[in-house]
Amino acid sequence: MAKISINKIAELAGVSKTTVSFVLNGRGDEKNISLKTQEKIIGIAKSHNYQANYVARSLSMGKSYTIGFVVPDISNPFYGKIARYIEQYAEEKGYSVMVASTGEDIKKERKILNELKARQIDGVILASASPNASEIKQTSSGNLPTVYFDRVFLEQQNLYVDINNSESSSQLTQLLINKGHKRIGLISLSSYLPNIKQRISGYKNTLENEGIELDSELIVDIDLSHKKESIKQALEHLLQMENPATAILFLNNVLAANGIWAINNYYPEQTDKLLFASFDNLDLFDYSKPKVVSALQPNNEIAKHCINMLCKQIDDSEESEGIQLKTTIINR
Amino acid sequence: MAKISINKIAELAGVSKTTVSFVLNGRGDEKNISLKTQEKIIGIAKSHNYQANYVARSLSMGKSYTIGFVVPDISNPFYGKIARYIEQYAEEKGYSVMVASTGEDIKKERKILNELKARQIDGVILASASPNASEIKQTSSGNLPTVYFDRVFLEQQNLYVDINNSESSSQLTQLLINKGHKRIGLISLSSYLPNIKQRISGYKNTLENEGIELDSELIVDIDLSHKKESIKQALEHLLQMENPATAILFLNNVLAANGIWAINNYYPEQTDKLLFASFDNLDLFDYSKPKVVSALQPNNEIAKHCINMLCKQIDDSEESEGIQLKTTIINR
DNA sequence: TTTATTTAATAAACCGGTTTAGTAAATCGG
DNA sequence: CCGATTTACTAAACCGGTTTATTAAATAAA
Repeated sequence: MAKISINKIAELAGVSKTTVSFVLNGRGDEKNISLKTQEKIIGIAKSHNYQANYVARSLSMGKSYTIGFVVPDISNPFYGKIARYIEQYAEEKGYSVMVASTGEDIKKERKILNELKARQIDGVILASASPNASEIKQTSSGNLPTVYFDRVFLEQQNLYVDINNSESSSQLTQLLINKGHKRIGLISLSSYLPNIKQRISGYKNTLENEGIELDSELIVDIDLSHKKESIKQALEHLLQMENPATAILFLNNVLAANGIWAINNYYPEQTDKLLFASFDNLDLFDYSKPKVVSALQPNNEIAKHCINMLCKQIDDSEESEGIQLKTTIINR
Repeated sequence: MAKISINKIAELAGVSKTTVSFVLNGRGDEKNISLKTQEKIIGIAKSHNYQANYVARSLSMGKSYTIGFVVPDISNPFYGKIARYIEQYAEEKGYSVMVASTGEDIKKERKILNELKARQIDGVILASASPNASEIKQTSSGNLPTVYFDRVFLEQQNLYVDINNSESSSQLTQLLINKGHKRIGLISLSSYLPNIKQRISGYKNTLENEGIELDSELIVDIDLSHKKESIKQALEHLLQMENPATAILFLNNVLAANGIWAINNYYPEQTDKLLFASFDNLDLFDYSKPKVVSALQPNNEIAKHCINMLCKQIDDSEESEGIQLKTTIINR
């Protein structure tokens, strides 16, 4: 059964394509198309298994009902989980989702966004790899409706769905302190990212409030590829200094997962003594050794807000405001 | 800077849109467009930041350069990792990827595929939720180029990228036997899935070859949602029978991850005695208790073959054959 | 010098929809 | 019974590209 178009149906029914278009879009009554004609058209469409060509529709209407979901790495379960919700909420609003991973490469990110714009996406939900607000402004040049998440630059007036990074970090740090820890290591990455900056400041502020001296030796930066080897070295550093860390805060799930791996493989004797804390949550934190106190991000809510904000922006180009959601601290 | 079209450029340059189209597609020389004209057109395009409208191009050429990647759940790291590679290889060939999750629901799968067809995707890479070959045939009705993976029905003549499920399962089982285990539990799910069927038969065949009596009490089916509670019950069953299991084979990563969770939370005293084995690999298998012997699927290769086969099918509609790749057994 | 060929372009159809403006015929109100 | 309104439907423009067939002018060959 070859594909059938609106033109063919018009021909078969002996009416104009206008009429067919009206009827198949459910505007038959409104447009005063007789019942007989409507039935004839619908009958032909059904029997030929008509399916609208959305590409043609997009071109004609100037709207593709497609959005982009652009993140550093879709195989990271944090982004994967959000992707699943994004998909769901997008579908509810009639949008399909194009997914792309930037690999933390700004040039690639720009290329991807240009490609998606050429494909006439209506908007994009973006966890940008950009190191700062001005860079991001260039990247997202043009006026593509955009909602930022995970990597949010407040300096910009753009729409965003953020979380309380600083506060969550404080809460995690406080929890470690309450459990008697005073030497708290921090394993961080590429500290120019705004969420990471905030997480670091939450850690620092809490130590200060508690009158614990800040020791910059306790803070280790891992490069973006966060290879297992560099995590191992970081742990080595934290555990073998003169006054070693007794607890470690990891600033995201990948760091923590690698940390757990490294400690089990290189310092298994330490697993009972140490306490870990991490941003994002992973199932394995429930039973890993050491146990991990974590700050669970509200993935479902993040996705929901991203989609709602984006759709609002697409429809009304109404400038609403960004939002900040709260993590849930899981104490194990 | 408002969007500029090929028509506007033609107007500004004082030439026809045909000429502009030729030049901007790099066919200026071939089409004998004078250097002067070419330069003028390219200059205008650049200064106005021209970007082709792929929707229009799609409509005109009857090709969207978009493919679908449809799986049960994109947040499952197994699919997530493959998605990342799919993305990469697709991009190399000029395709963008639309991702959708079926949630193991055939009706939803059909809806998604219809939606994607309406969007004129050129082909789809599909891990189908269908329970059998005839069902899948209906689902994929129409003649959308399709490559199946993970959920492959050999009865069909379709293109597929499969793995050696039965053999891998045998290898895992053999490994457990070689380590002295004779009571090997099997935690499986919805056994109508072809890959699961094959994995079960690999287990059974190996037991038989080794002269170990098959005990159907050792085989437990978990329902598709594989809730943690049902895993707990399965473990309870396997560990508290008169002649309990000393090793357990999990037929996919989600089952294994939940199994590790359950054993650590409900039977922590057993973690040192038991040995686990699982399909797919997860980083946590390296250090979890119990350790997990696993069959790592070649994600990169799977993705590469999926894309290559799909492109071949799209371009030539040449009927090539399916392929079966091998897992890597990781012995811990 | 005439004809054949190459150069440099273009008009127009086409892809498959949406939408505006309009028309002829039927019905209604007075 | 005539003008106004409603009913039922359509022509044609438009979205932004690609592609085929054609043309006029310039150059080459005979």
